[in-house]
Amino acid sequence: MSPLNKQQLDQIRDERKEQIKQAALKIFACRGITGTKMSMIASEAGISEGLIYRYFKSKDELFTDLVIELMEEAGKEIGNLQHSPESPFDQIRTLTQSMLDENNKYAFRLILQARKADKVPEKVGQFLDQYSEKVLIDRLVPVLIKGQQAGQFSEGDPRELLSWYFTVVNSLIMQELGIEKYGLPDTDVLMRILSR
Amino acid sequence: MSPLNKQQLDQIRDERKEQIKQAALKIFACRGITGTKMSMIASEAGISEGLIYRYFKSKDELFTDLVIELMEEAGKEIGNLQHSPESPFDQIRTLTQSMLDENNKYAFRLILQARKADKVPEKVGQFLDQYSEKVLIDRLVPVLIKGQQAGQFSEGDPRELLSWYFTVVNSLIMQELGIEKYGLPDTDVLMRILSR
Amino acid sequence: MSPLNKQQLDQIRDERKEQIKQAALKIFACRGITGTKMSMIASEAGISEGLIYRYFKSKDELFTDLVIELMEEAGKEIGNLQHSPESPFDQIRTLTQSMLDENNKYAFRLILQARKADKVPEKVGQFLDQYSEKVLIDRLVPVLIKGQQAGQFSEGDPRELLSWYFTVVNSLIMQELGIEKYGLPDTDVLMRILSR
Amino acid sequence: MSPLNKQQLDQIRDERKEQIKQAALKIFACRGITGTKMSMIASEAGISEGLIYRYFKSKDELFTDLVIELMEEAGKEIGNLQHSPESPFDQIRTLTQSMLDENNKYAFRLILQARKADKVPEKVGQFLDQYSEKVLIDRLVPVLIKGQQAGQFSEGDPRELLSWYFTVVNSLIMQELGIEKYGLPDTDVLMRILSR
DNA sequence: CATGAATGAGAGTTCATTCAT
DNA sequence: AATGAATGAACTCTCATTCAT
Repeated sequence: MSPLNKQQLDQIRDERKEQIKQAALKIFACRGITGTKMSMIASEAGISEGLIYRYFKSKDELFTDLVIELMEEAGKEIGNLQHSPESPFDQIRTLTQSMLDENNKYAFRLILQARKADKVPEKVGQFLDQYSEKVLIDRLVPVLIKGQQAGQFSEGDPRELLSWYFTVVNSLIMQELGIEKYGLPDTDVLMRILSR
Repeated sequence: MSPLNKQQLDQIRDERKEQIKQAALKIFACRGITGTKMSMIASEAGISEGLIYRYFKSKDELFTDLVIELMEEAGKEIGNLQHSPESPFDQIRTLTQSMLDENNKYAFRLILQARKADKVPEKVGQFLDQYSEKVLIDRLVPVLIKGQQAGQFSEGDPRELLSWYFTVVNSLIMQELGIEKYGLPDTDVLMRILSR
Repeated sequence: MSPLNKQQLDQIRDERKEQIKQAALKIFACRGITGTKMSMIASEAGISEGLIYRYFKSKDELFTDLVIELMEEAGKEIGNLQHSPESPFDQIRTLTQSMLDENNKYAFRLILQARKADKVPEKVGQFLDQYSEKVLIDRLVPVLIKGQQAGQFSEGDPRELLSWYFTVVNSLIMQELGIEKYGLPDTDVLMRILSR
Repeated sequence: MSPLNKQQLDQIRDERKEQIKQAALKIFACRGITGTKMSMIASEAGISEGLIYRYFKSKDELFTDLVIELMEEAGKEIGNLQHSPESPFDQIRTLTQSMLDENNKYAFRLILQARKADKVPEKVGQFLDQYSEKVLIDRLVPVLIKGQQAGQFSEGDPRELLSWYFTVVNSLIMQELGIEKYGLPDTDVLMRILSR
């Protein structure tokens, strides 16, 4: 009888926006930005194509917003790691598992998709350039060194070792899911890369 | 001035076809099938766009033909491995290096690109499903077991270990080149995955 | 708390309708029918987009209704002129000034916008075809002739002279406002067109 | 049997480009940039929509290119006037007639359409800002003054008088063609605006 | 055989109009 | 009566594929 009030409308908008983001994340992560059609996102979200444009100015903006948001979340999560009471080995183990976990995988894949995109919007580009370097490696160098001193990791340039390790982890995240009969490697097996 | 004879024409056709394949391989491998435009291939091959269609019915067929041919070659090459006098460790080492080598990388990347493609023609699909399994793993299981007996590799299900290892190697092949500061991991470091 | 009675509801309806028309006039006059978005009108009127459709079936109908109403008003106003005690020269002068006056300009511009519109509804079309002719020229021919006899205007076919004059005035009305450094020409300067 | 040679292809391209420009000019001039659909231009030119994009990057670029080219031509033409041996009155008379001439009308209308466009591409904006003012008025001020001294024109600020006069001429150019029964005013009648 | 001009199906985007509340 | 979320037709633009030469 009466129009919805402001609060209710805000809630609807928030829900829709989240719904679109979830759908977009799922498709973008699997197929990259060019491989994703707006119609796929709309259909995944169960809405019409046109509606997406009431929430995001363009496909590019949707992609960009998503990537930035997820990178900020990922950054925070990794930041928390530093205050963890775990041993260096277990810290990296936990991080690795969280990166390869089904639940987070879409997010990390999206970030990595962004790195491959042809013309990444400027704003994303800046984040991306420093993603592995700043967000992952810089923060983990002290952890790795501590672990080396404790004899948990192999000797050698810590930056190089970490760069190689996360090159592997990142590339695994990008793998299509469920192709391999045995799935993704066990974390402990992966971490042998860091061992002596 | 005089018309070319049949043999000469065949030779031109073969050369052209090879030229197109080389160009296509380079671009497909880097950008995937959807990211590649026929104009890019034509330009890389130094020919006109229309000419490609005299040699290949469609973009899809060009892609498919390429993948199948490269998979067959790769299969042969891996087959040769079995008659190698090297130690099991060195056999896998050599294979790994050859897969990650700049020269072969395009080929392997293309094959892996095919696994991500949307509607892979049936014929390719069959090959692909069993690519790692049949071509790589089956042939290497005996090698690995021999290495395990010699104490060069860690214990555990050989098929699982190999599947995991090549999941890592394959995913590295797919990585965009030259993003990481330290490049791809050293082969010896990668092979720690197989070590105890 | 108690429901509004019929009379009050009617009043609200009338006010709303007027409010929408005013907003529409302002935007249509400036931007033409294709350049105007319903959202602009709604925003100018301070109401929601959907509400417009309770008062007007479509954008086209809103435009049409507006044009017809304004043409009828303009017709009356010009009709009044004939009973004016002013001299023929001053009558046309007054009319010209009123047509170019900021306050009336929107109305006249809208009418002229209608002439350029693509698919003007039949009803408007009929009015428009004869707008200058019937509403303006026919009524002013006697005035002009009187002025010619008094030596105020140049000789020549009165219909042709008036048609040319109002072609100029009309086209000036359509000019975007405030582009020219010196603004629109002074009425007296314009009226030289009618002079000898 | 053999492909067309370079010269022939260049000719085809030039012809097509000209053909598209002519069609675009005709439609843009009548309907403005937003009122013109690419399909209209394609259909007017007798080609497919897609083909336009091999010659112009976008609708905006097509419009811009057209406007700039025509403005440059118009500028030259007006520049030539200064070396004319005609009397000041006849110079302006000739210019007026050329502006209102059916053949040139499209061009002038397009330029004026550009002034009304919502978001004129930057490049066009710069030209346009100075078009009336610089190109026309500046060059004609000396002519008008000479005419005033010869008693051919009314007294008063020459810039103001010219600005008013060309405001009228420009606005007439924008008029839809062939609406008025008597057509556009005779040049000599128009020029009474400049007379005393 | 070879070219690149030309086409048309399909993708991204806008906006008048409808509908649930 | 009023809102603004939702839809879908239409428009701009891209690119695999065809065709005239």
